[in-house]
Amino acid sequence: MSAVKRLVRSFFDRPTLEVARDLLGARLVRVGRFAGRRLSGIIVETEAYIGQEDLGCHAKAGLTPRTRVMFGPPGHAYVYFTYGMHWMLNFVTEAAGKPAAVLVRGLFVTEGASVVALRRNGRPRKIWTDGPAKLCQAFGIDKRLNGTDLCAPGAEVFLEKALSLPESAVTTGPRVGLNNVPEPWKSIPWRFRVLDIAPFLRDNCTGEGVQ
DNA sequence: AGCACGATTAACT
DNA sequence: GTTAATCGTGCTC
Repeated sequence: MSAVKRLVRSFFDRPTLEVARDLLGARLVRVGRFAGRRLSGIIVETEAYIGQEDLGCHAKAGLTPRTRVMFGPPGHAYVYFTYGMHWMLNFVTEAAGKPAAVLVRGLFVTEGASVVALRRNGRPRKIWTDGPAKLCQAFGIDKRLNGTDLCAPGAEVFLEKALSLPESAVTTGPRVGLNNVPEPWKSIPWRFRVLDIAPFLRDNCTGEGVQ
C-alpha cells in the first residue's frame, strides 16, 4: 500500500477549469455513515461553473442563502437541491469572494459496492453513479454535507489522489441541462469526461463485487 | 414560476 | 441494444 494523499486546499484554490480537469481520476471518499463502511469512487465526469457572469451558474443570482457556500473559501462542498428530489455535489474553487464550483457528474465506484447496490435499489452497476443526482443518492450526500470542509480532518466527504489521466483519455463539451441559458454560456465547453476509465483501473478497486 | 435531473415508458434499430 | 418524451417533486427567489 502506497501512502494515500488527500487533495489539499491549494488544489481547489486555482482556476476552476484546471480544477475540473484535474478532478478526473481523483477519488471521492464518503465516510461517517453506513456502519463505518467507506464508500469511494473515481471521478469520471465534471462541469465547471464560474462566477456571477456565467449565466449557467447559480451565483448569477448573487449572494443568497443558497449560493453562500460558493462565495466562500475553496475546498468546501456545495450541495444543493433541484427538481423536487435531487441533490447535487459541487466543490468550491478559487479564492473566497469569487463564486465558482465544479459539479461532480459521474463516478466509477471503487469501494462499498454492496452498500451502493442497496442504496441504488439493486439496479445494474452501469447506472449506479452515472449522473450527478445518482451519485448523491448512492453515497448518501444531501444538505447535511453542504459547506463541509473537504480539507479538514474528519470530513465525511473528501478527495484523494488516485489516477493521473493523459489528455487523450479526456474529452470536453457543452454542459448539460442549460436549456434556457443564453450563449455563450449554453455551449461553452466546460464539461470534462473520461472516455473510458477501464484501462486505467488496476489495483484501484477494492471491495466485493468489483471486477 | 422555474429549475445544472432521473425513472419510466414507448418507439425504434 | 438505443433515443425521445413525459413528468414528479419541493426548494429557491
